[in-house]
Amino acid sequence: MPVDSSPNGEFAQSVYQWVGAIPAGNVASYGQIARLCGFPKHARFVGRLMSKLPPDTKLPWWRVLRSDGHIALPVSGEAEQVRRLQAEQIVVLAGRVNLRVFGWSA
DNA sequence: CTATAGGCCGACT
DNA sequence: TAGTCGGCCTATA
Repeated sequence: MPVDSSPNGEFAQSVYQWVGAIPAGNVASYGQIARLCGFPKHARFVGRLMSKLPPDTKLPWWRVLRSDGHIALPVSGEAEQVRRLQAEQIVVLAGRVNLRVFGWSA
């Protein structure tokens, strides 16, 4: 069953909600978000949604990383994401976050 | 740590 | 219609 990929589809809504629910000082992975939304196999779509977020979004997209804690963004946005993460006491070493410490468990 | 292998699915060409 | 491409994932070696 295809997923509703429309801008305001259920999936997207759900994603926004969960991402917005990540507490400051914690991080989650794309796959984790996808799972929470009930679509375990749409991790990529989550990432795609993030990449398309408007610059003025209120969503904490920077709290979403890859499953291994690595920054998923290409070098371009990496710096900024790291800045935002560190701004909330999250430790980022070598472009990577220790999920065992900062990982978010819903 | 790297490398492979397989899967997954919407978007874009 | 068919490839190819992602802010991906998990498992294994």
